[in-house]
Amino acid sequence: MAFAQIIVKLTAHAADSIYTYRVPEGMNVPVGSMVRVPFGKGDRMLDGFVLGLSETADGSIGRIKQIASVSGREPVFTGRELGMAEWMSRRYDAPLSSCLALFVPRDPDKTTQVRVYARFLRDPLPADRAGSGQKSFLSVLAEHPDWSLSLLMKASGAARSSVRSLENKGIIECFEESDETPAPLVMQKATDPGKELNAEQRQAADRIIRAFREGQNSKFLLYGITGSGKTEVYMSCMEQVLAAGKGAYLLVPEISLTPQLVERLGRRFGDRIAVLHSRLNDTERSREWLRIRRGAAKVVVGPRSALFAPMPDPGLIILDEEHESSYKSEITPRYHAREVAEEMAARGGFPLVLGSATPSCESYYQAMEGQAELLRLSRRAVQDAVLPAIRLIDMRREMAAGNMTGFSGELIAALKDRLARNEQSILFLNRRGYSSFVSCRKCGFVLRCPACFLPYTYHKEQNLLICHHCGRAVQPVNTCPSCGSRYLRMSGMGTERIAEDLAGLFPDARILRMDASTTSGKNGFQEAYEQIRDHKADIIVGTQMIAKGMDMPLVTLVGVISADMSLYYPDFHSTERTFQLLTQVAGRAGRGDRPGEVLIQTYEPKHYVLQSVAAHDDAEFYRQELASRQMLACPPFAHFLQILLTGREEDKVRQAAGDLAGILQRESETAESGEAVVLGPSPAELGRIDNIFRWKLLVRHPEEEPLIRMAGVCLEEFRQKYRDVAAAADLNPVNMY
DNA sequence: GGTAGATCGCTT
DNA sequence: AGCGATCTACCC
Repeated sequence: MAFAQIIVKLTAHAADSIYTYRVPEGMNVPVGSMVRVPFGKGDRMLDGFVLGLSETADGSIGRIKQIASVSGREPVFTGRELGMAEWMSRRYDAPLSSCLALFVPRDPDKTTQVRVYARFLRDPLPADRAGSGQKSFLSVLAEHPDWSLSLLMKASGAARSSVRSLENKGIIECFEESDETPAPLVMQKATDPGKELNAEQRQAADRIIRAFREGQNSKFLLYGITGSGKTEVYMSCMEQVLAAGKGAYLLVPEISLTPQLVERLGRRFGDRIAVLHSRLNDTERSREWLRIRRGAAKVVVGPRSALFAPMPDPGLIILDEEHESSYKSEITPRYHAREVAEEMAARGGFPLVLGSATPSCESYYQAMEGQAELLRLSRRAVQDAVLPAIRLIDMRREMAAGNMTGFSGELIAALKDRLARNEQSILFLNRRGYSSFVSCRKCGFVLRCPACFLPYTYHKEQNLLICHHCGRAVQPVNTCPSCGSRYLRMSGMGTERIAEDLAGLFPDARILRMDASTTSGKNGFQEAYEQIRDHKADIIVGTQMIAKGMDMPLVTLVGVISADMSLYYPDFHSTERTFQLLTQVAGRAGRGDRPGEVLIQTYEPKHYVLQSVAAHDDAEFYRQELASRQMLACPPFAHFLQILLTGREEDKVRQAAGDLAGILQRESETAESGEAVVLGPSPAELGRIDNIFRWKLLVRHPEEEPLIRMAGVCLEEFRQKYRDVAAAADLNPVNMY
């Protein structure tokens, strides 16, 4: 008699519940298996994960049901992966089942590649009447008994009906067989032996590989200016890790996972590579999963979720553009890939490489403190390419001089100059759409999304008012819904408006707009990139997607329409983000053989972010930023935990939030928790979404571990008490509002 | 998330 | 008392 302890995946947010099921006679379900089990009154079938096995079923209450079936042919997670899932579950206050699910293919049955084959049952007799398709099929089959059915049909020209009648007559039978290891998605040969590294690159790669060989769990910050050739260093390291028989993860932000990067890696590593991008369907994803598990693919490239690919023997993790906020998951479990990677590397005893041209303040600080080893790449890899000259343009003077357009005189002149020289320009504005809000001139009423309360953005091309939070789109109105006035004003410029104004100013210029609206199609981004590369556009107007990773050698001018927009967000990250964005977008200029120029329009030219960007003085930015972080008790000098409370009844949510604040306050006064500060509660910025009311709380603590511990204790108490108010914790949130 | 059994409130 | 609407606990 055997029983299995099974964790059932109810909903993403439901608490974990472990149940005991009977293992049917003859069923093989080792720990780590994914199973289907009947659950609840209606015996609804749910996915579950086997956490343990036992001979008896003590401790279980009620009727014990049987496991219905096993998914896939083998366990879907190992003990090591279970350990990581448990660590994440505790750290991020997420159900274990939701953490385990990250490691597991959605449908393990799709991991096996099933092929249909055919074989002879008997020789055809003279009495068998066979058409020409059937005859030709049989002769091909006689020649190639190992070919798959689809191949046999293609080679013989036989139709499906011919095969079926051969089956009906009992001459052949068709049968299924599955391959042990699926074929790679893209068959590719490794043809590129790699470039010769320059001295700095060589030094960085050597240092990383030395740590790898010595089994050191070192953390490296590869801090290389834009265009310094970090990818070449990554590839060199991965090559050597592979040569030693181990595997490597290369994590990239979703936006940098471009076909160019994939091709480049493919040329270097051939089919030893597995690329996990968001466009893969369940089958493709499951097969890549199995290739990795089987050790056929030893390089895993993908966004944050690629970290959970089942590499049997990893020896290196690289996080490219480590400062990118897309490494933070915004859904349960709300993990940060950098933290998970750190834990994996620590457990596995191998190095972790964080690469960036604009490191996060956290990583920079760690490098300063010696908790990470700093590796600098200070020279651009392309021969003679120099950093662009950056100039700040004071828009207050433009205003005073009566210029009410979004373009300064200098920017217009510079654009004109590039057009005359047949060079490309980029204009950067971090807001899409035409106008950012519509208001009434008479009563001041602002048109807002009824669900999110966010002002609508007007999109002229589609002639719609769109909520950028939930995507709701409504027809524009002619009169104010509040006072009936016909005088509505559109304020704030988006990329659509900038592109329109440019077309007026430069009627002969080819203008390309590049933002989430224009690149939403399957190949939208790639097509836009090709247009730029092939010089089919003179001026590119875009949002932050143009700031990242793309190589655009013909671009010699970068204009930033407004540097201030992102600077004054009520979030302590805003200065860091602005610095990173401006540095990255400036890095797009002059990557080819012609020098680049960057013009940044601002109303605040004395701000330290703008000053240090213009002077290429990163060290000065980090010095000032870290000083201010220390003064304001922000990361990396403190840690935040945000708790979002949601529920259907406003009063209850408010009351529960106050109660939780009290519980946290009380706990923070105990010796163990010490030094925690509870901020709030307050209604969330988007206080109501879909008629669910939202309140939030913030807890600040100088140390991470006590913060996690006390939050765990308090949330448990809270959840016992309140059933209709949900509490979701977020450790070091990226959007603090 | 689904379901049964309990509870509530309104009808006859 | 009778019956749908809503609430609540629990699911091996």
